[in-house]
Amino acid sequence: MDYKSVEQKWKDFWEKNGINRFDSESDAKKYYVLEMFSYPSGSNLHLGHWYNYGPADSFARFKRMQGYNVFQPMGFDSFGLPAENYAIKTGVHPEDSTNKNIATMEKQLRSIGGMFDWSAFMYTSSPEYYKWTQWLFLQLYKHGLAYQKQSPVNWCTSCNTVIANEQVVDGKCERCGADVVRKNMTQWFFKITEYAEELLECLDKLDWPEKTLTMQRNWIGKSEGGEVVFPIGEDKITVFTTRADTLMGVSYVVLAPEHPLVDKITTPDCKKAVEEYKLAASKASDIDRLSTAKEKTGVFTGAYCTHPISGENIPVWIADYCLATYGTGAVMGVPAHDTRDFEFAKKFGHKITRVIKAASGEDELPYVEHGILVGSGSFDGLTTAEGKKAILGFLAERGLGGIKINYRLRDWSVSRQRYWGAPIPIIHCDHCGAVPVPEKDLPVRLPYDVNFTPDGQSPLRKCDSFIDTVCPICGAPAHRDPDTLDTFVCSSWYYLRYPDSKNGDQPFDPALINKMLPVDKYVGGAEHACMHLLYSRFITKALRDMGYLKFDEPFTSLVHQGLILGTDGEKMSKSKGNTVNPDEFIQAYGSDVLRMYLMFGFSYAEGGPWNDDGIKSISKFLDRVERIVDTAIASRGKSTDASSRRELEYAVNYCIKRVTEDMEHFSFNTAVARIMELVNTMYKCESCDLLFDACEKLIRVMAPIAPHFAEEMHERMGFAPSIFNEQFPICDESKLVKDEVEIAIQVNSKMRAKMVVSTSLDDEGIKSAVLGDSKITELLSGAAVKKVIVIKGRLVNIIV
RNA sequence: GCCGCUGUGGCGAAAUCGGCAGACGCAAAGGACUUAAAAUCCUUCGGAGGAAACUCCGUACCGGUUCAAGUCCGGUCAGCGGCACCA
Repeated sequence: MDYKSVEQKWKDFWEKNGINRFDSESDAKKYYVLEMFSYPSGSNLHLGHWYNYGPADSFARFKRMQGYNVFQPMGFDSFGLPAENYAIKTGVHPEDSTNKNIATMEKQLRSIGGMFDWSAFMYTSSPEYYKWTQWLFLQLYKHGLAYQKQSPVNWCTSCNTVIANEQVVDGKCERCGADVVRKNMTQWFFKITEYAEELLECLDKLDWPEKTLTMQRNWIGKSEGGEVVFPIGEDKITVFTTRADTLMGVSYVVLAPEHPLVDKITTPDCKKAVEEYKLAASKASDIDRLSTAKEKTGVFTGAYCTHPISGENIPVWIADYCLATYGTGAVMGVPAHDTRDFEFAKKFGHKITRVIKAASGEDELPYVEHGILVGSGSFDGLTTAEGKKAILGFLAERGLGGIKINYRLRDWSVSRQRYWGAPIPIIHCDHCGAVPVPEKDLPVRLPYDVNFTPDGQSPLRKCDSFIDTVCPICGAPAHRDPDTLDTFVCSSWYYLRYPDSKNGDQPFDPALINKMLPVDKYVGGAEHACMHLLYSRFITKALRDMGYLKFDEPFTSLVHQGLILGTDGEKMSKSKGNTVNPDEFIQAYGSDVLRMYLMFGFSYAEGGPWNDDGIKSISKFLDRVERIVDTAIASRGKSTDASSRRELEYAVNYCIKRVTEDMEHFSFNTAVARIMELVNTMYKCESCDLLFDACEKLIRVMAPIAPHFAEEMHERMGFAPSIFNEQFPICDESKLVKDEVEIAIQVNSKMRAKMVVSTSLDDEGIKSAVLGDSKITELLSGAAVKKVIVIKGRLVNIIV
């Protein structure tokens, strides 16, 4: 078969006849299948794109054939650093290179033969899109969920921009691998922490991979503990602790060097040392500062606070092992029951007081497990759990603390000092402060002529025609915010735009979106677990609370595809030279073959090393199907043999049943295996008079997996296109009932024989049939039967 | 250090609720067809022993539960991923 012309023929047919489009008139149940959109990079589609989009498209087609009104859109996440870095290197403007890449990639995506509804196409760097990204920013601002603050931020020394906590990996930039340092800057933040509890709770009702749920849970990092107040003169130091039961073992209190109380309480004689320590701490990069291997450091402030229960004087230190950004920025030091405090106390000579004993009596300090309170006055004898409750209760009554929940999650920093992104729609006025751009003035257009060579400043700051403006409130000269939004802001709401992507008046029509969303099946890489997938959930909840949306979660069901590795088992990369170009395989075999091989050769969620050999076998398999179809057509209507009807009917219906289940679970490799089994049976039953009928069902079962091929075969068999207007075959369970079944015979749990028994027999019947069989009695050679276990349709175990 | 996932033939992988381990395919070997090759078709294909019927062993390792364990439980090792001075 000439794959190239056949595939083109059907691509054109689908496009012309609207087979790929969502039918807004239909009253069939909607099904929104979404694959994570991609960044339009310069090179061709790589195998990773194919592996994501090909099998997921087969799933979408399967759903369509099951009668759903499927919506499967495609677009691009086209703002971002690569285009800008490329521009810096080559001088090609990001807008030009991006538009060119989008055109190329769109063409290539069409070559997959996906059922993408191109009428919904959009990309995030177009003003028609980022207008609404800016609108989203303004809504968050209006509702107090976007705010500006000066704070230590992660600064990538190579990208010359701030990046989010989620984008710092091992103290390095997730994108370029350069060192990340802390810088104090005024930045915009989204208040994702306001939703910490709901983001955590709702995870339970999502059909997501367990791994991803766990990662989000850990990332949110809920920690249930308490706050304890240590008065210090007029002021008070509040610490967060999960071990309030160890309160009587406190021998010092530590503040983070950045803690606001530090300057106030430091005594004159300690001033010099404290200032020096603060300076050193601010210079250290996160990687140095957060290294667990590093020896503890710290200095005394000269001040003492008061223990809330004993009234004892407790020395106050500063140390960088106490983080300003978590809890209250202050911790109580309990050396006997915390390994860090123990280390610190040893070094600086703090006393180490045991207040917990292991229930078993056997322990040694530092003892960090739960146990029984000792040396804690009236609290002695309580367990850790009881002690926490009693001590926090005691403190709460006196206004010195109480139960407190903390989250590890921080607010999302969204300002980027880069050019290629959506401008932040804020105007800074000397009189009125930060003023949101009126919605009628959106979009704030990204100017074309800008010098974006990175020098640590936002490129837009140097563009006067952009920066200089007037205050929308008082009319005085003012300047625009020079930063752009993190591209994760663009991608945090794109799934809401697709169903209404051409709407010029609103980001989306809420009535429509509430019908089309949530996404029923979301498919994409696992690397977005704590970024895109978390941000999108937050934005959905925020828009819901503003009244735009009526659902709580954007993605009901999520699947991660695995990673296709190079033939050497390593991650594909140009530098390693192990990349595999899908184009040569499409040239040689066609896109159906590549797609089907990707579905058959790997466990979808696992992925694995690429292997050239397997792909040929799929090509041979399609040839094999074509031959049996031709045989079926040729023999149709002629009197053929009726003998193997039962076998063929069974094989067809078994295949339908299993493929239906497998497709539903993204178990594509077994689905293809079941289809191969059916074809093997068809070759055995070549002369059966049901062959044509069986072939017709086979082709429909195959259609989602090899769409062009199936469409061609369907037409060749004399049916009117498109096969995607046909129903996916439904299993006739009655054809799966067999008269006889082969079961295994075990003696003392060891496999000894096989035997064919009638399926009409009950357990007793099977038992007597087996024990009555001469071969079995011979096997038992007169041994006394103690017990017989019968598993219907599977095996009989005889215990002697 | 903590959390999670994974570990099955020469290879990619299957195995519903604990019930015949290795489906389906690749590679390999032998055979048929062919002048020959390709394509196609048939056979073998976890290991050891045996002429064969068949027997024993086998799902990273050690132990347990069970009539029965790749599957459940406890421990160990290895690989991958995530978090990590989070109080």
